[in-house]
Amino acid sequence: MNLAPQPAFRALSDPTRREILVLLRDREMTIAQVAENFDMTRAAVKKHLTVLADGGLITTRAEGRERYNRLNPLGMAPVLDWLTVFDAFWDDRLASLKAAIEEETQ
Amino acid sequence: MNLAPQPAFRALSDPTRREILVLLRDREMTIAQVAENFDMTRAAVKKHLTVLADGGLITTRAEGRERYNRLNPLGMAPVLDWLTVFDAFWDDRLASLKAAIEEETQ
DNA sequence: TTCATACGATACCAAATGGTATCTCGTCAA
DNA sequence: TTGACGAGATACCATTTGGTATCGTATGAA
Repeated sequence: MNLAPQPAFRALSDPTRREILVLLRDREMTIAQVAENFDMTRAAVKKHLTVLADGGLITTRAEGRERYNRLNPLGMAPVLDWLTVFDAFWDDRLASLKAAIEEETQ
Repeated sequence: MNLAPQPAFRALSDPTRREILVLLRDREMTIAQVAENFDMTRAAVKKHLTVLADGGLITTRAEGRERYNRLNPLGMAPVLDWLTVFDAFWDDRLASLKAAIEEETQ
């Protein structure tokens, strides 16, 4: 029984949203704090945060008039799960794939 | 020096394109063969294949008047590479993430 | 040669997307 | 109580996206 991966893939498809995820990796942030890091309005950032929440990649916690956005590590599960569909395929070519990833990450 | 992950993430964001990748997992296929599996025109399928090629997820081989599309396992590397940005974060919560993924995949 | 066919290219359309502007609603502090 | 301020909601706009229709091109077979 798989969770539908579409909302998560959709959320990850925008570079601004991926940047937001990296920001939230270190600490939870309010909308205004996230918006400080981008050259766009708070409303636009809020839309991105909504898409990320729909994708299950972040959760929100209200505190007074502020809303803290926090990374949800479990949100990546459907994405990683979908990628395992190619495990068998990769097995055949695992050496070259590993090499490529190591080249990328070094 | 990372490859830009945007074209690959973009390519993965559409469910039709993800389905195409699953189809190509087993064997290379011409445009017409791919199109047989969907309720849309060959032209629409061709557009999806172009996006997948731009994302580096497939490669194309011409043979006569046919064009064979083949999965490129190395194309996933930028995606997997980007996901490793969260490795440290996941380490802290690895138990719950593992549990969630296993729940997903069982 | 002639013609069917597998593609590529282009023009076009409707809907989704990313953005701004603007208004309202709660909450906190003076 | 009265603002100031962080956030939500909505209307609106330009661009991108996913799709069709249609045309042209090149290959393979009769």
